Amino acid sequence: MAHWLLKSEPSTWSWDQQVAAGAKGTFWNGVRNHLAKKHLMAMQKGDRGFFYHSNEERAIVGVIDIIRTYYPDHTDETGKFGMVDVKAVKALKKPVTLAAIKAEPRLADMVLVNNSRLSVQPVTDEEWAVVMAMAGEKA
DNA sequence: GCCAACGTTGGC
DNA sequence: GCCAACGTTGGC
Repeated sequence: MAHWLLKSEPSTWSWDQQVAAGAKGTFWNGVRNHLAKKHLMAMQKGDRGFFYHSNEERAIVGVIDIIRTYYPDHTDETGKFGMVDVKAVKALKKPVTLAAIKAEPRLADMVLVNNSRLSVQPVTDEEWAVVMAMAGEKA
């Protein structure tokens, strides 16, 4: 099972809204970057991902499940991009802030640290375990 | 609000 | 096909 990190601005789409969408989940649209698209296409049903709040909060706040694989994004006029469906699994006991991630040597290679602008990122198994431990969660 | 990093666009 | 200009993102 692969792990991912999905970024969203709370003012656009927040964790609370994701939770409110419930078990049925929602589509994750709006990706307009080819590298991010590549990651979306690699996602499998059942993969897990971190939900990251950018800008004001700058922290990983929850865990989501991929519940539907890549399909066309109807909001993309060019027809080049697609999206997946995700559902909230649980909020982290302790959000893991960007500052904490940067302060953790084992997370020095995280994409979030090195290419912060990428909105859909892969997370290695080791990074997943470290972040979950920092959040007070079992991996 | 500023600015660095990065992606995209468009002129050549 | 190169590269400068421009727009956007997101951390600070």
